[in-house]
Amino acid sequence: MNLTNSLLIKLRGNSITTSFLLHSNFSTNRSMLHKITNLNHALNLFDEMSQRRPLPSVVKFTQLLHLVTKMKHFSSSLHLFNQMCSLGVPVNEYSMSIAIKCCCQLHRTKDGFALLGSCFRRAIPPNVYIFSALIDGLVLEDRILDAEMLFKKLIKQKLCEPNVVMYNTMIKGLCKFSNNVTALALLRLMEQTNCKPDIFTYSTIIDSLCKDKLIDDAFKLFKEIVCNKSILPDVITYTSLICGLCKFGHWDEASKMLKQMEDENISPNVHTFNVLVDAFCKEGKVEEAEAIINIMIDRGKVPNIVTYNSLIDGYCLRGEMIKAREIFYSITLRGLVPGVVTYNSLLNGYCKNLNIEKAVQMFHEMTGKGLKPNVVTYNTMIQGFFRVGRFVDARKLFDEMHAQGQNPDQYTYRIVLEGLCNNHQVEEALSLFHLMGDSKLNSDIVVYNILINGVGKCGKVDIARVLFQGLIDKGLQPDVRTYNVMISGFCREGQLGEAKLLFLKMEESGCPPDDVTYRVLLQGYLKNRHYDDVEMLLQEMDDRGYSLDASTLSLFIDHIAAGLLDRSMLKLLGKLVPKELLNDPRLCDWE
DNA sequence: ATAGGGTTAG
Repeated sequence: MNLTNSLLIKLRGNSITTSFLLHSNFSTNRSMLHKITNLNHALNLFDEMSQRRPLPSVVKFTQLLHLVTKMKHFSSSLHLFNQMCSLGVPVNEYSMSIAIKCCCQLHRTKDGFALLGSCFRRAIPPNVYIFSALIDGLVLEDRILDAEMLFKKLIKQKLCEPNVVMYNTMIKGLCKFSNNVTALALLRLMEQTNCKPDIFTYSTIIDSLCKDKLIDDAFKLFKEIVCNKSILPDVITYTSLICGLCKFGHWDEASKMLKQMEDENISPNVHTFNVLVDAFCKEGKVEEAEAIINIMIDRGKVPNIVTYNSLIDGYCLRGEMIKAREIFYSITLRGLVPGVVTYNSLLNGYCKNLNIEKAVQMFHEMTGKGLKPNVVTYNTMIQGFFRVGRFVDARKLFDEMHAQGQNPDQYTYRIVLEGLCNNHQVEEALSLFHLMGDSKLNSDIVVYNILINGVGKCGKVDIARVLFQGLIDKGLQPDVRTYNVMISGFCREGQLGEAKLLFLKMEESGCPPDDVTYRVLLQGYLKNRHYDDVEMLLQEMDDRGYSLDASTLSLFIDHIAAGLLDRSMLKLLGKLVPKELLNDPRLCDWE
């Protein structure tokens, strides 16, 4: 054994593989590559291969490069590519497409394009593999317009013949930005060419439609493939549809789909079951989730870490932290490893249940285990600190987040603004907002809703008005919440006329009022002893099938008891009381 | 005889 090899053993600590490599006559055939199961194996093999004389063929090196890429070790793969280059292994379109893919997946599409430049210098004609990787990279960096431009340019200038994968990559990008219309148009375009859409094309769009709650459109597309019969739906297609149904709480239809797929001889996989488990847990229906887990085990599928992460979420949502913790500790016993997502779920649970001390303890436990907190972790903790009024600690963590190289995202910004508003620091929130200027973060309707709500709550309805006009000027669309917080602000200041005007504007702006709008407006009217429209509003609520919440109802009872409102209103009110409130003892004696 | 695509976390 030479010095280099013994050093390798020490460095990479995998003597079994290395000795195996040394005693196998250095062959790098397919069966050899099969035995590579982790990065160390692959790196050891690469080192060994590069010492052989003559050097193994480009093909062997590329196979290994591919393997490392498939393990998602993109930066290692890029490093090996560079080493291959310095060894003098000739670069071809195969290794080049892998290298470009790696750059793109590392969010370094710029470097991918630099490699594209070197393709031209090396007389390697870039092909559809390379261009697809670049389009994918642009999409990954949210540069959808650049991706579209490149895609169109390639077709127009006939720089490469697009194939189904390239179309699918572009369609995936469009779907990422909810541009289902263009995605569908591309699918129709494909039908006109000899590059027919496949199950990937359909699944991508079906999934996107489900995510955008366009479940009927998703099923229309699904029926198309079922009738067509030339493309068969697979487990992923079904899983996406089941996921869409679950998000709507259409449990019966979801279980019908599960049955239907099994009738078609498509077995649901762990992912399919996880979608169901997750949907139940998000509704706090942990019993149902546990039942699904049992079915999954009966079918011979082993629940994985994702399954348990959902279950933890479910128990946290119900505030059953002891149970959540129990699941958390059972993970290790099952031979699974809790990841950042697992910790994030539990941290979220502790924060939402206002046990910030426990959250802090778990946060330290996670970093102690070498897990790197991500942006979700920081957002969760920052929100947790704000919730209990510890805004100084929130600020500290926000700074630490920067220091740890985790870039705040749109959620961080929302959390900080909301946290400041709720901690009586509206001025601070406003100056942060102004500091951000016209950035992308400030083109978020949720941010406006938070601020309008914040300023409204401290009576600064004039500032709310300016903010509202500002978002309109920016071309942003106010949503129901925007209107609700504005109306609430007006009501609080007794500006009922303004409130009513905005309320009437909702319908004509294509944003019909929801139950909250009615509750806010009714409370405003009652508190200001302005009863003219009350009966009409209650009637409208009934027509729309809305119900009253406990606090509005209680306000009504007070007003009736004080003789301010006529008892004839009771009948209408009775219709608007949801079943859960009917058991309220205070309501028993007013019939 | 070496490259590419679709389903789950705040």
